[in-house]
Amino acid sequence: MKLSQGVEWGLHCTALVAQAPDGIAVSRRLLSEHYGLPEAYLAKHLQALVRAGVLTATPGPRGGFRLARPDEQITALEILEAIEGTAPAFLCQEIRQRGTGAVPPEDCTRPCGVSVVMAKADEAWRGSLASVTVADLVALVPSHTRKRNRARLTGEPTGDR
Amino acid sequence: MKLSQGVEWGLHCTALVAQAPDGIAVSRRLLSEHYGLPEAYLAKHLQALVRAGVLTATPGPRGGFRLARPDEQITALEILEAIEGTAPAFLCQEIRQRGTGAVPPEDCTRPCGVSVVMAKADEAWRGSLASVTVADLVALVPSHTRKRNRARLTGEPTGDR
DNA sequence: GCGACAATACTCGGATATTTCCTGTCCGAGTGTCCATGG
DNA sequence: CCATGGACACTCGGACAGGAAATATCCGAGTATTGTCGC
Repeated sequence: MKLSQGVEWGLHCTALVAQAPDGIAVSRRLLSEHYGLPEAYLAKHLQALVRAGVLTATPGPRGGFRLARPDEQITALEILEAIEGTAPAFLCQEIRQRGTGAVPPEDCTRPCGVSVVMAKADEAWRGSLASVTVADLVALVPSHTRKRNRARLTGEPTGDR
Repeated sequence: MKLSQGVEWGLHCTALVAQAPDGIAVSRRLLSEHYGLPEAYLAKHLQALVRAGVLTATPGPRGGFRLARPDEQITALEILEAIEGTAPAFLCQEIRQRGTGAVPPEDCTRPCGVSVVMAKADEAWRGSLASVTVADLVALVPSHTRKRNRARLTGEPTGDR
Protein backbone atom coordinates (compact mmCIF):
# COMPACT_ATOMS: atom_id res chain seq x y z
CA MET A 1 0.00 0.00 0.00
CA LYS A 2 1.34 3.33 -0.97
CA LEU A 3 -0.65 6.41 -0.29
CA SER A 4 -1.34 9.12 -2.82
CA GLN A 5 1.37 11.70 -3.39
CA GLY A 6 -1.42 14.27 -3.14
CA VAL A 7 -1.04 13.93 0.62
CA GLU A 8 2.49 15.29 0.48
CA TRP A 9 1.34 18.12 -1.73
CA GLY A 10 -1.56 18.92 0.56
CA LEU A 11 0.60 19.01 3.68
CA HIS A 12 3.28 21.21 2.13
CA CYS A 13 0.80 23.54 0.49
CA THR A 14 -1.29 23.94 3.62
CA ALA A 15 1.85 24.70 5.58
CA LEU A 16 2.84 27.29 2.99
CA VAL A 17 -0.58 28.91 3.04
CA ALA A 18 -0.27 29.08 6.82
CA GLN A 19 2.91 31.11 6.40
CA ALA A 20 1.12 33.85 4.47
CA PRO A 21 0.33 37.02 6.41
CA ASP A 22 -3.29 37.40 7.52
CA GLY A 23 -5.60 38.39 4.71
CA ILE A 24 -3.23 37.30 1.96
CA ALA A 25 -4.51 34.52 -0.26
CA VAL A 26 -2.17 32.13 -2.06
CA SER A 27 -3.14 31.22 -5.60
CA ARG A 28 -2.79 27.71 -6.91
CA ARG A 29 -0.51 29.07 -9.59
CA LEU A 30 1.94 30.31 -6.99
CA LEU A 31 1.72 27.04 -5.13
CA SER A 32 2.33 24.95 -8.23
CA GLU A 33 5.31 27.05 -9.27
CA HIS A 34 6.72 27.17 -5.77
CA TYR A 35 6.92 23.39 -5.56
CA GLY A 36 7.22 22.58 -9.27
CA LEU A 37 3.91 20.72 -9.43
CA PRO A 38 1.38 20.39 -12.28
CA GLU A 39 -1.07 23.20 -11.62
CA ALA A 40 -4.23 21.52 -12.89
CA TYR A 41 -3.70 18.36 -10.92
CA LEU A 42 -2.76 20.20 -7.78
CA ALA A 43 -6.06 22.05 -8.13
CA LYS A 44 -7.89 18.77 -7.73
CA HIS A 45 -6.36 18.20 -4.32
CA LEU A 46 -6.84 21.77 -3.21
CA GLN A 47 -10.52 21.45 -4.03
CA ALA A 48 -10.67 18.41 -1.77
CA LEU A 49 -9.13 20.47 1.03
CA VAL A 50 -11.76 23.16 0.52
CA ARG A 51 -14.58 20.64 0.64
CA ALA A 52 -13.15 19.21 3.87
CA GLY A 53 -13.17 22.64 5.50
CA VAL A 54 -9.40 22.99 5.73
CA LEU A 55 -9.00 25.82 3.24
CA THR A 56 -11.24 28.53 1.82
CA ALA A 57 -11.05 29.58 -1.81
CA THR A 58 -11.50 33.09 -3.16
CA PRO A 59 -11.96 33.70 -6.88
CA GLY A 60 -10.80 36.65 -8.90
CA PRO A 61 -7.54 38.62 -8.96
CA ARG A 62 -5.70 38.68 -5.63
CA GLY A 63 -7.74 35.56 -4.85
CA GLY A 64 -6.51 32.15 -3.87
CA PHE A 65 -6.54 29.93 -0.79
CA ARG A 66 -6.54 30.75 2.91
CA LEU A 67 -6.77 28.64 6.04
CA ALA A 68 -10.36 28.04 7.07
CA ARG A 69 -9.32 28.03 10.74
CA PRO A 70 -6.30 28.97 12.88
CA ASP A 71 -3.30 26.78 12.12
CA GLU A 72 -3.40 25.37 15.64
CA GLN A 73 -6.83 23.87 15.03
CA ILE A 74 -6.00 22.01 11.81
CA THR A 75 -4.42 18.58 12.20
CA ALA A 76 -2.34 16.61 9.75
CA LEU A 77 -4.97 13.89 9.98
CA GLU A 78 -7.61 16.24 8.62
CA ILE A 79 -5.50 17.03 5.61
CA LEU A 80 -4.80 13.39 4.95
CA GLU A 81 -8.42 12.36 5.26
CA ALA A 82 -9.48 15.21 3.02
CA ILE A 83 -7.37 13.79 0.22
CA GLU A 84 -7.31 10.05 0.90
CA GLY A 85 -10.79 9.72 2.31
CA THR A 86 -11.93 8.87 5.81
CA ALA A 87 -12.35 5.15 5.12
CA PRO A 88 -10.01 2.98 7.21
CA ALA A 89 -7.09 1.43 5.35
CA PHE A 90 -8.27 -2.05 6.25
CA LEU A 91 -11.82 -3.02 5.43
CA CYS A 92 -12.93 -6.35 6.89
CA GLN A 93 -14.65 -8.42 4.22
CA GLU A 94 -15.93 -10.97 6.74
CA ILE A 95 -14.43 -13.87 4.86
CA ARG A 96 -14.89 -15.95 7.99
CA GLN A 97 -18.58 -16.09 7.08
CA ARG A 98 -17.96 -17.31 3.55
CA GLY A 99 -16.96 -20.65 2.01
CA THR A 100 -17.22 -24.13 3.44
CA GLY A 101 -15.68 -23.06 6.73
CA ALA A 102 -18.25 -20.30 7.24
CA VAL A 103 -18.87 -19.37 10.83
CA PRO A 104 -22.61 -19.07 11.55
CA PRO A 105 -23.79 -15.46 12.04
CA GLU A 106 -24.83 -16.09 15.63
CA ASP A 107 -21.16 -16.68 16.44
CA CYS A 108 -20.12 -13.40 14.81
CA THR A 109 -21.42 -10.97 17.38
CA ARG A 110 -17.88 -9.69 17.82
CA PRO A 111 -15.52 -8.58 15.04
CA CYS A 112 -12.91 -11.16 14.12
CA GLY A 113 -9.44 -10.95 15.63
CA VAL A 114 -7.87 -9.88 12.36
CA SER A 115 -10.09 -6.83 12.02
CA VAL A 116 -9.52 -5.92 15.66
CA VAL A 117 -5.76 -5.99 15.22
CA MET A 118 -5.91 -3.96 12.04
CA ALA A 119 -8.30 -1.47 13.59
CA LYS A 120 -5.94 -0.89 16.50
CA ALA A 121 -3.04 -0.31 14.16
CA ASP A 122 -5.13 2.12 12.14
CA GLU A 123 -6.06 3.90 15.33
CA ALA A 124 -2.42 4.25 16.35
CA TRP A 125 -1.59 5.65 12.93
CA ARG A 126 -4.39 8.18 12.90
CA GLY A 127 -3.74 9.12 16.50
CA SER A 128 -0.16 9.96 15.65
CA LEU A 129 -1.28 12.21 12.83
CA ALA A 130 -4.04 13.81 14.86
CA SER A 131 -1.49 14.99 17.43
CA VAL A 132 0.26 17.20 14.89
CA THR A 133 -1.16 20.55 13.84
CA VAL A 134 -0.34 22.77 10.92
CA ALA A 135 1.27 25.15 13.41
CA ASP A 136 3.66 22.35 14.35
CA LEU A 137 4.50 21.77 10.70
CA VAL A 138 5.26 25.44 10.18
CA ALA A 139 7.44 25.45 13.28
CA LEU A 140 9.55 22.69 11.73
CA VAL A 141 10.44 24.90 8.77
CA PRO A 142 13.84 26.59 9.19
CA SER A 143 13.46 30.22 10.18
CA HIS A 144 15.29 31.71 7.21
CA THR A 145 13.29 29.57 4.81
CA ARG A 146 10.15 30.78 6.54
CA LYS A 147 11.29 34.36 6.12
CA ARG A 148 11.99 33.87 2.44
CA ASN A 149 8.60 32.23 1.95
CA ARG A 150 6.89 35.16 3.64
CA ALA A 151 8.59 37.58 1.29
CA ARG A 152 7.64 35.53 -1.72
CA LEU A 153 4.04 35.26 -0.60
CA THR A 154 3.64 39.00 -0.26
CA GLY A 155 4.84 39.48 -3.82
CA GLU A 156 7.99 41.31 -2.85
CA PRO A 157 11.16 40.63 -4.84
CA THR A 158 12.74 37.51 -3.42
CA GLY A 159 15.92 39.18 -2.38
CA ASP A 160 17.08 35.73 -1.34
CA ARG A 161 20.73 36.02 -0.32
CA MET B 1 -5.48 4.72 0.28
CA LYS B 2 -6.91 1.33 0.80
CA LEU B 3 -4.65 -1.60 1.32
CA SER B 4 -4.87 -4.79 -0.66
CA GLN B 5 -7.46 -7.34 0.38
CA GLY B 6 -4.69 -9.89 0.06
CA VAL B 7 -3.60 -8.77 3.52
CA GLU B 8 -6.84 -9.98 5.04
CA TRP B 9 -6.53 -13.26 3.19
CA GLY B 10 -2.94 -13.70 4.28
CA LEU B 11 -3.72 -13.07 7.94
CA HIS B 12 -6.70 -15.40 8.03
CA CYS B 13 -4.95 -18.14 6.06
CA THR B 14 -1.80 -17.98 8.16
CA ALA B 15 -3.90 -18.20 11.30
CA LEU B 16 -5.72 -21.20 9.88
CA VAL B 17 -2.48 -22.92 8.92
CA ALA B 18 -1.30 -22.32 12.47
CA GLN B 19 -4.31 -24.26 13.73
CA ALA B 20 -3.29 -27.38 11.86
CA PRO B 21 -1.66 -30.16 13.94
CA ASP B 22 2.11 -30.44 13.61
CA GLY B 23 3.18 -32.09 10.40
CA ILE B 24 -0.11 -31.50 8.63
CA ALA B 25 0.09 -29.27 5.56
CA VAL B 26 -2.86 -27.18 4.37
CA SER B 27 -3.38 -27.04 0.61
CA ARG B 28 -4.33 -23.85 -1.13
CA ARG B 29 -7.42 -25.64 -2.38
CA LEU B 30 -8.64 -26.23 1.13
CA LEU B 31 -7.84 -22.65 2.06
CA SER B 32 -9.68 -21.21 -0.92
CA GLU B 33 -12.75 -23.34 -0.28
CA HIS B 34 -12.69 -22.70 3.45
CA TYR B 35 -12.94 -18.94 2.94
CA GLY B 36 -14.68 -18.90 -0.46
CA LEU B 37 -11.78 -17.23 -2.25
CA PRO B 38 -10.56 -17.59 -5.85
CA GLU B 39 -7.94 -20.30 -5.63
CA ALA B 40 -5.58 -19.07 -8.34
CA TYR B 41 -5.40 -15.56 -7.00
CA LEU B 42 -5.00 -16.69 -3.43
CA ALA B 43 -2.02 -18.71 -4.66
CA LYS B 44 -0.28 -15.50 -5.63
CA HIS B 45 -0.43 -14.18 -2.10
CA LEU B 46 0.59 -17.48 -0.57
CA GLN B 47 3.64 -17.46 -2.79
CA ALA B 48 4.54 -14.07 -1.42
CA LEU B 49 4.29 -15.43 2.11
CA VAL B 50 6.62 -18.28 1.17
CA ARG B 51 9.15 -15.89 -0.33
CA ALA B 52 9.03 -13.82 2.84
CA GLY B 53 9.83 -16.85 5.00
CA VAL B 54 6.46 -16.98 6.74
CA LEU B 55 5.24 -20.23 5.22
CA THR B 56 6.87 -23.25 3.62
CA ALA B 57 5.32 -25.02 0.66
CA THR B 58 5.37 -28.75 -0.03
CA PRO B 59 4.35 -30.12 -3.43
CA GLY B 60 2.62 -33.39 -4.21
CA PRO B 61 -0.29 -35.21 -2.59
CA ARG B 62 -0.73 -34.48 1.13
CA GLY B 63 1.33 -31.39 0.40
CA GLY B 64 0.44 -27.76 1.09
CA PHE B 65 1.57 -24.95 3.37
CA ARG B 66 3.04 -25.01 6.86
CA LEU B 67 4.36 -22.32 9.18
CA ALA B 68 8.04 -21.70 8.59
CA ARG B 69 8.52 -20.90 12.29
CA PRO B 70 6.60 -21.27 15.56
CA ASP B 71 3.46 -19.14 15.61
CA GLU B 72 4.85 -17.03 18.45
CA GLN B 73 7.71 -15.85 16.28
CA ILE B 74 5.63 -14.64 13.32
CA THR B 75 4.18 -11.15 13.60
CA ALA B 76 1.24 -9.62 11.79
CA LEU B 77 3.64 -7.02 10.43
CA GLU B 78 5.65 -9.70 8.67
CA ILE B 79 2.56 -11.00 6.92
CA LEU B 80 1.50 -7.53 5.88
CA GLU B 81 4.93 -6.61 4.56
CA ALA B 82 5.15 -9.90 2.68
CA ILE B 83 2.06 -8.96 0.70
CA GLU B 84 2.13 -5.18 0.58
CA GLY B 85 5.87 -4.74 0.44
CA THR B 86 8.24 -3.22 2.97
CA ALA B 87 8.20 0.26 1.46
CA PRO B 88 6.77 2.89 3.82
CA ALA B 89 3.30 4.16 2.97
CA PHE B 90 4.60 7.70 2.61
CA LEU B 91 7.52 8.34 0.32
CA CYS B 92 8.97 11.86 0.54
CA GLN B 93 9.44 13.27 -2.96
CA GLU B 94 11.49 16.22 -1.70
CA ILE B 95 9.25 18.74 -3.38
CA ARG B 96 10.81 21.40 -1.16
CA GLN B 97 13.85 21.20 -3.46
CA ARG B 98 11.85 21.71 -6.63
CA GLY B 99 10.20 24.69 -8.29
CA THR B 100 10.85 28.39 -7.81
CA GLY B 101 10.76 28.05 -4.04
CA ALA B 102 13.43 25.37 -4.02
CA VAL B 103 15.46 25.17 -0.83
CA PRO B 104 19.18 24.86 -1.59
CA PRO B 105 20.62 21.39 -0.90
CA GLU B 106 22.93 22.69 1.84
CA ASP B 107 19.83 23.56 3.86
CA CYS B 108 18.38 20.07 3.46
CA THR B 109 20.68 18.16 5.77
CA ARG B 110 17.62 17.15 7.76
CA PRO B 111 14.42 15.60 6.40
CA CYS B 112 11.55 18.02 6.08
CA GLY B 113 8.93 18.26 8.81
CA VAL B 114 6.28 16.63 6.70
CA SER B 115 8.31 13.49 6.15
CA VAL B 116 9.22 13.34 9.82
CA VAL B 117 5.58 13.47 10.86
CA MET B 118 4.57 10.85 8.34
CA ALA B 119 7.48 8.61 9.32
CA LYS B 120 6.45 8.72 12.97
CA ALA B 121 2.88 7.79 12.08
CA ASP B 122 4.15 4.94 9.95
CA GLU B 123 6.32 3.79 12.83
CA ALA B 124 3.35 3.79 15.21
CA TRP B 125 1.34 1.77 12.74
CA ARG B 126 4.02 -0.82 12.14
CA GLY B 127 4.83 -0.99 15.83
CA SER B 128 1.24 -1.83 16.62
CA LEU B 129 1.27 -4.65 14.08
CA ALA B 130 4.66 -5.93 15.19
CA SER B 131 3.35 -6.44 18.72
CA VAL B 132 0.84 -9.04 17.53
CA THR B 133 1.89 -12.60 16.72
CA VAL B 134 0.10 -15.34 14.86
CA ALA B 135 -0.33 -17.09 18.19
CA ASP B 136 -2.28 -14.06 19.40
CA LEU B 137 -4.48 -14.20 16.33
CA VAL B 138 -5.25 -17.86 16.89
CA ALA B 139 -6.05 -17.17 20.54
CA LEU B 140 -8.70 -14.68 19.40
CA VAL B 141 -10.57 -17.39 17.52
CA PRO B 142 -13.48 -18.81 19.55
CA SER B 143 -12.62 -22.22 21.04
CA HIS B 144 -15.37 -24.17 19.36
CA THR B 145 -14.54 -22.65 15.99
CA ARG B 146 -10.94 -23.62 16.57
CA LYS B 147 -12.01 -27.18 17.35
CA ARG B 148 -14.08 -27.40 14.21
CA ASN B 149 -11.21 -26.03 12.14
CA ARG B 150 -8.87 -28.61 13.59
CA ALA B 151 -11.25 -31.41 12.61
CA ARG B 152 -11.61 -30.03 9.12
CA LEU B 153 -7.86 -29.67 8.69
CA THR B 154 -7.20 -33.30 9.60
CA GLY B 155 -9.64 -34.44 6.92
CA GLU B 156 -12.12 -35.90 9.38
CA PRO B 157 -15.83 -35.51 8.69
CA THR B 158 -16.89 -32.11 9.95
CA GLY B 159 -19.34 -33.41 12.48
CA ASP B 160 -20.19 -29.78 13.08
CA ARG B 161 -23.38 -29.65 15.15
C1' DG C 1 3.81 -62.90 0.04
C1' DC C 2 7.16 -59.26 -1.23
C1' DG C 3 9.58 -55.85 -3.92
C1' DA C 4 10.06 -52.93 -7.92
C1' DC C 5 8.00 -50.25 -11.43
C1' DA C 6 4.87 -47.29 -13.84
C1' DA C 7 0.68 -44.68 -14.15
C1' DT C 8 -1.90 -41.35 -11.62
C1' DA C 9 -3.73 -37.64 -9.06
C1' DC C 10 -2.60 -33.96 -6.46
C1' DT C 11 0.38 -30.09 -5.21
C1' DC C 12 2.88 -25.59 -6.07
C1' DG C 13 4.95 -22.00 -9.38
C1' DG C 14 5.29 -18.56 -13.02
C1' DA C 15 3.41 -16.19 -17.19
C1' DT C 16 -0.78 -13.95 -19.01
C1' DA C 17 -5.58 -10.82 -19.58
C1' DT C 18 -8.93 -7.59 -17.30
C1' DT C 19 -10.55 -4.07 -14.24
C1' DT C 20 -10.07 -0.33 -11.06
C1' DC C 21 -8.08 3.71 -9.29
C1' DC C 22 -4.55 7.21 -9.33
C1' DT C 23 -2.38 10.50 -12.34
C1' DG C 24 -2.56 14.16 -15.57
C1' DT C 25 -5.02 17.55 -18.58
C1' DC C 26 -8.39 20.55 -20.54
C1' DC C 27 -11.98 24.13 -20.88
C1' DG C 28 -15.86 26.88 -18.82
C1' DA C 29 -18.02 30.06 -14.93
C1' DG C 30 -17.36 33.74 -11.83
C1' DT C 31 -15.16 37.91 -9.68
C1' DG C 32 -12.19 41.93 -8.64
C1' DT C 33 -9.23 45.11 -11.03
C1' DC C 34 -7.94 48.54 -14.21
C1' DC C 35 -8.58 51.74 -17.86
C1' DA C 36 -11.07 54.71 -20.88
C1' DT C 37 -14.71 57.84 -21.26
C1' DG C 38 -17.96 61.38 -20.15
C1' DG C 39 -19.43 64.94 -17.03
C1' DC D 1 -10.55 66.40 -11.33
C1' DC D 2 -14.12 62.80 -10.28
C1' DA D 3 -17.67 59.28 -11.19
C1' DT D 4 -19.22 55.64 -14.11
C1' DG D 5 -19.29 51.99 -17.29
C1' DG D 6 -17.15 48.25 -19.67
C1' DA D 7 -13.46 45.25 -21.02
C1' DC D 8 -10.00 42.49 -19.12
C1' DA D 9 -7.10 39.37 -16.61
C1' DC D 10 -6.93 36.38 -13.08
C1' DT D 11 -9.06 33.04 -10.01
C1' DC D 12 -11.46 28.62 -8.89
C1' DG D 13 -14.53 24.54 -10.30
C1' DG D 14 -16.03 20.41 -12.67
C1' DA D 15 -15.70 17.30 -16.79
C1' DC D 16 -12.53 14.47 -19.80
C1' DA D 17 -8.16 10.99 -21.42
C1' DG D 18 -3.94 8.10 -20.19
C1' DG D 19 -1.24 4.82 -17.38
C1' DA D 20 0.22 2.03 -13.52
C1' DA D 21 -1.09 -1.23 -10.04
C1' DA D 22 -4.21 -4.47 -8.07
C1' DT D 23 -7.35 -8.19 -9.45
C1' DA D 24 -8.44 -12.46 -11.64
C1' DT D 25 -7.14 -16.51 -14.46
C1' DC D 26 -4.81 -20.09 -17.03
C1' DC D 27 -1.42 -23.74 -17.99
C1' DG D 28 3.06 -26.16 -17.04
C1' DA D 29 6.66 -28.62 -13.69
C1' DG D 30 7.37 -31.65 -9.91
C1' DT D 31 6.29 -35.25 -6.23
C1' DA D 32 4.15 -38.78 -3.06
C1' DT D 33 0.72 -42.03 -3.55
C1' DT D 34 -1.30 -46.19 -5.31
C1' DG D 35 -2.15 -49.95 -8.00
C1' DT D 36 -0.14 -53.55 -10.80
C1' DC D 37 3.08 -56.80 -12.40
C1' DG D 38 6.86 -59.94 -11.93
C1' DC D 39 9.61 -62.81 -8.88
